[in-house]
Amino acid sequence: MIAKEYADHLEVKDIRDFELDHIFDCGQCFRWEKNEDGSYTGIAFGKIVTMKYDKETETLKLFGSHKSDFDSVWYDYLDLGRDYGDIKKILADKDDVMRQAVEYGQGIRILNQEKWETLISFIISQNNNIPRIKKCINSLAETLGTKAGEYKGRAYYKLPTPEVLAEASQADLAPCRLGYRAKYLVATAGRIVEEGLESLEVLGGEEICGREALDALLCYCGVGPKVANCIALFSMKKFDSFPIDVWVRKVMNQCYGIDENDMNGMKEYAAEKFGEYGGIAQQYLFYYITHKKK
DNA sequence: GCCCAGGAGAAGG
DNA sequence: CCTTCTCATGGG
Repeated sequence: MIAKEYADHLEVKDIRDFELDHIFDCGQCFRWEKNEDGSYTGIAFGKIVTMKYDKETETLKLFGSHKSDFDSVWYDYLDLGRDYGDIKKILADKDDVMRQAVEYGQGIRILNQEKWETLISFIISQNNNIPRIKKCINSLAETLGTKAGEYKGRAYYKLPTPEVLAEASQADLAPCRLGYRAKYLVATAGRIVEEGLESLEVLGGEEICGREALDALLCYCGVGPKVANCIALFSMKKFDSFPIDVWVRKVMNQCYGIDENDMNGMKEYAAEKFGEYGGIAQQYLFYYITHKKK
């Protein structure tokens, strides 16, 4: 897959099973905003970019980015090397619920996000709603992070490093309105400073199985089963992860008849039925239950 | 004004 | 092991 370089943008052709609305609005990321023309602007790995996808020509355009950024960051970030058509076929054949969910969120891709960002983002996400999670994260970046650059007159900020966050006082964090989660962040940042960011990086390796990654993640303050599964899925390529939040509980109850309080039952059902693609199935279900009109 | 949100930690059984 | 309570904030 090759990105062609034009005067003011890049173009990548032959991209299928792809829809920016599905990718950026399925609850896996919090730092992308939709523009009036349907494009999205955001920041990841310290790079600001605007993406626009045209379904007719199966072409993705990237503005404000260099070809080297596509090769080193965006190709992997968007998981462009994976054939979601194959995975969707496998999942859709499981039952009519999945068939509908896959059709509904046909353009979903599991992003390969930064581990540190995903760790703190999902600590913030607990018992919180998505619009407010976005506000908290942006506020954290603007308050304690560093400026990455500007795009169309707007400034974009990187999230604070573990070192900065570990040294932050509660007064420093007060403007971010994180609530009781603020102390979880500082505690986890402190541990990351002790261990080094490599302690997170190694968990993304292929030789580390999903269960191992979860066990390691559960040791961080503010990281429980649901948050650990999100981090493993959205930043470590552990596609057998199956995050269970209130929405997944709803859809598993309504569509598969599992008791709303039986988390173990849901986990086992997903492992048995969706196996290595449990996390991807979960994202189709999440998008379906949170977007379909009643 | 009220219910709830991509829950986790702590305490108690 | 499992259940219940508490936590801070504001979106809808």
